[in-house]
This record gives sequence, C-alpha cells and structure tokens, in this order.
Amino acid sequence: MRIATWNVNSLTAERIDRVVGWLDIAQPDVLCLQETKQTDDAFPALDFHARGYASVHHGEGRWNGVAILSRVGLDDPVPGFADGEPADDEARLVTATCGGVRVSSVYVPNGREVGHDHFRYKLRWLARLRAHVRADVPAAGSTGGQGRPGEPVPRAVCGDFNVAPDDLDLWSPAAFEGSTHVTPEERAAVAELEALGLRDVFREQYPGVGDLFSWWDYRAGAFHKHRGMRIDLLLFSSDLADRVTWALIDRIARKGSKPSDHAPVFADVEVDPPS
DNA sequence: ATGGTCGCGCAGCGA
Repeated sequence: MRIATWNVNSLTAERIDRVVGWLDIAQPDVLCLQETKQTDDAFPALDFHARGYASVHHGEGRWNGVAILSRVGLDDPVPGFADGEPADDEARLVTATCGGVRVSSVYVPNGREVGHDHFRYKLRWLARLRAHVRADVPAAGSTGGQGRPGEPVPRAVCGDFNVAPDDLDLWSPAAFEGSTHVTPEERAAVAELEALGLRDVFREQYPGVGDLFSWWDYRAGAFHKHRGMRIDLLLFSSDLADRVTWALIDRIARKGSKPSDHAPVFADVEVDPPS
C-alpha cells in the first residue's frame, strides 16, 4: 500500500492536471492533499473518481483546504478535530479510514513569525492534533475499520507540518536562526505527537541523510540551488512503520511550469489488503 | 543585487 502526501498549493484547473498526472505515474493507494484552496463544491472529485479514487474534501474556499483520495476504500470521514472542542475556524484537517488505516491529512498553520498570534495558534493547533489522534477512532464495525472504540488502529498522520524536525531537514540551519519551523517549541510539539507512537517513516528510511527536502521557496531559484526544507511528513503508527519497505520524495514533481512549491512524499507499506 | 515568486483576486497579504 502506497501512502502519499502533497501540498499542492491550490487545485485550480492548471494544477489539477499535475495532480492527476502524478496519480497516473506514482499510483498511490492513498493521497493526502493540502492547500486545495477550494470550496467543497468546487473540489474536482469527479476527476479523481474517474481514476478510481474516492475522496473526501474539507475546504473553505480561498485558503487552506485538505483532502484524502483513496482507491482502497474511504470510510468514516471526519472533518476537523474529533476532540469534542469547538470547531477550528480553518479547514486544516480531515480524517478517514482507507484500506484499514486511519488516515489524516493535515495542514499545520505556518506560524508567520515567532511570537506572533499565528505562532501561538500553530502550537495550540499541534496540541489539538495530538488530542485528535487520541480521541478519534473509527466507528465499530465500519468497512475496513480494524479497531473497536478505545482500541488503537493502524494510523497515518500525513501532511504539511510546517516544522522541520531536525537541522538535517534544512538546507542551512544558519539561514533559519530565529525563524519559525525550527524552534524547540515547534519541534517539541511534533515530538509529543510522535510520543503517541507515531514514527517519521521517511526519515527512518534515510537515517542521517541530508539534502532531502519537500519544500523549496519559489523565490531566488531556491529549488535549483537545493535550498529547501523537509516539512512534509508521514507519521505512521508502529504496526505500519515496521512494514515500510521504502519511501521517496518525488522532487521531479517540483519541476516544470506552474509547480506547487512542495513535492509529494510517499511510503510503501506491506499490509494485507482489506477483506 | 539584502531582493528574488507564487496564489488569490484585483490591493496587498499570506506562504
């Protein structure tokens, strides 16, 4: 089972061709999208359905917007946090069961500047994501669901975390001194999420290897200068993480005209197909 | 060269 994530930086008519083209080439079983910037009505579900993908979208229009595409089933979709607290104003999280895996597509707030209100929102958001993972369980007896309420299920939390977990995930640690994405607070928030048993499966495939980035600034030729960050993560529960055979960032998808500023990331897991 | 480019939407903000 191939599980992928891609911040597409909008799903306009121009970008949809790139996404559909990537589905045809990469053949993911599950693809988590972020920054669709579409309303639910405008989300091009039919383009995906025509290629065998069911989908769920949680959008608001101009900004944010997340989706999950799956060709191994898609059940019990939940928009936003399942922590019982008031709904988030912004469409940054959607969760569904795909092929027996509880999948979340996440778009963590950027933070803007350290100390900014939006930075505090980012930290609160990551804390809420942790609460969501603890609280969210698929309905008992649902198709593809392997867990009963209260029992852990295979889980994949995938998306744009806007946090580089380690200096190894930066083209230049010095270039990010004092900026967001690298602070101890942000890294601790991701580490607390991982403390629930979730593992950064891309990093596990490439321990100690630098220059593996998933985002490059549009400006100043950053992509061609290999000046990027690894901020798009696949966090898998251990039962899945133990069965990952390989993972890749498809930086080819960052090339050409009108690319997203992010590249897709995927991991392959040896799992039994849903019965 | 202390900026540089995108997307959204039509000014200027957000990333």
